Amino acid sequence: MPVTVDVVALTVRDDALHVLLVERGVEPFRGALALPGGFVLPDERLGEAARRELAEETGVRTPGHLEQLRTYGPLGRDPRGPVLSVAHLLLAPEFGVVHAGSDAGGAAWHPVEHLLRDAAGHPGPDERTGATVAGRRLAFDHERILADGVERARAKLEYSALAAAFCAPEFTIADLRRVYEAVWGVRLDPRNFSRKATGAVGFLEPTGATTSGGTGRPAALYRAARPVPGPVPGRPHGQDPDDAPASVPAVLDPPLMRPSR
Amino acid sequence: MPVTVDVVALTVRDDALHVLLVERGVEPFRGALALPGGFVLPDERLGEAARRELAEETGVRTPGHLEQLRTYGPLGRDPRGPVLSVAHLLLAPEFGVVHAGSDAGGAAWHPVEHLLRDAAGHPGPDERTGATVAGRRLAFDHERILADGVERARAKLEYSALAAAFCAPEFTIADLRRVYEAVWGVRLDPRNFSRKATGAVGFLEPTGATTSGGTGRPAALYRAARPVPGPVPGRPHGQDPDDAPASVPAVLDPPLMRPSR
DNA sequence: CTAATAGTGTCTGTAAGACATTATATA
DNA sequence: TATATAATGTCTTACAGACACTATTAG
Repeated sequence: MPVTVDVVALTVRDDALHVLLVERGVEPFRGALALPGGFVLPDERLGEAARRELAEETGVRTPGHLEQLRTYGPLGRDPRGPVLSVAHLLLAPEFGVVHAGSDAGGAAWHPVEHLLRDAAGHPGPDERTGATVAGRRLAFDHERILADGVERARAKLEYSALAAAFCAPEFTIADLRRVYEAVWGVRLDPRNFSRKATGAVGFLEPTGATTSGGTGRPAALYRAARPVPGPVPGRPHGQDPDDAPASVPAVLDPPLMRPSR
Repeated sequence: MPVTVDVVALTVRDDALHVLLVERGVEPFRGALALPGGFVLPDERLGEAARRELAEETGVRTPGHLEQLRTYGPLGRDPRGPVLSVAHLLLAPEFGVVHAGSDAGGAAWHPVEHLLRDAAGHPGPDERTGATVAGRRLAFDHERILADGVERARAKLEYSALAAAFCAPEFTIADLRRVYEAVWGVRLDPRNFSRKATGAVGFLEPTGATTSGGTGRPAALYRAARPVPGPVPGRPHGQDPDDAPASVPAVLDPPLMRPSR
């Protein structure tokens, strides 16, 4: 059975959630946008294959948090026949796309909002006009994989410290808040957010430094706290031994933050 | 690449969480306990393969909620070479094990507590003595898969209506509470539990009938509410198009219940 | 009656959300 | 000075958890 990996690489850019897509240079779906990915090599781990394919098609050895999303197929997703795809989710600070590989042209960040029609029936911004934007349909079942990846990212912000994976090594509370606002698509009260974020145990570590140069009062800089030594009893500890070592701590107890309704 | 499915089938029996295991009749790990599973056939869906293997090795066409857990491998898990395993999680009311297949003898329910050493360092009941119980080590990486399945089940009870998947079609609030107590390993206040469970929207549907014959006041009977028509805005809806249609509704908002610390 | 379990009511502490105020930078 | 952003404080309300009480069966 042919086995591939696909990568849903998400970042926050201009206060909006973006996904890294490549333009397919070969059939099937030539010219369509697709998630970066490809076949797993013999004697290669899944996470290794995901990072390798991403590097090959974007030219970047990426930082960020990588985790397995889920497995799709094998039926009804590739016209050439049954193919299994183990999808991965990468949450990373924005990185430049350096290189367009041999079989993938125009790797670039795309706003997620433009790519997903909301399952709840919310019209996408391009759907109000009734026109389908050319080239916006994703190849294979990648639209569903993207939707699942975004859903996972949204859910994980709620109970984990993963928001820091979207930020540079040092960041302000406002940076972090903008991540939540972009991923959840909501507005959060900066004062209440600050109180919750700084009060959560095992989440943030002050660096002592502050921002400078901008307008207004300088903000304190933080980094992600080291992963907790022992998992919290009775709660999943969220380790992922098969993937790369977690770059940020896993599960917070109690849940960090919830989107207000 | 060889692809298999493995099934973590969980149930609540005698107020304790149990997993369905088979004794391996062939090498490798002949004689050891293992999760039911086997190779995916050509042109077979993953969920179909999981239910088929379970039926072949236990003789039962099972009810219950089946979902994909995660994918393991391909390296370092089978001495014969790289094998990918797509693990599945089945949550079901207890069903009798009818049949022992050709390559699997002695399919039976086993208490989960005896099989997992807690990652947090809690000694297992057989570990206090320092003795490893013979035959209790699972084949391959199935101990880790089991741990992940139990972790998933515990987490899902918190924010979904999945506890009903462990119960018969009609059940009492006390039945449901015993599910939470068994899976989480905690004691819950029956009065507060009843108030929360009956008050949660989209969770329970009274049948109008009550229990009879037992001692004490008869209890009202409930069934799982139908899945909500539209997903809650801003929350994952937890549909699983690749698997069988969900037998119980997916995500509840707000989260149903949390284990007290 | 007693025993046993089911279900409802009440209180209290904690915390989320709304919003005011103070602090510290640049222009 | 004005303006902009950061950080802390106050208040109200909702709800989780602790626990008293009532309801309905069997024996």
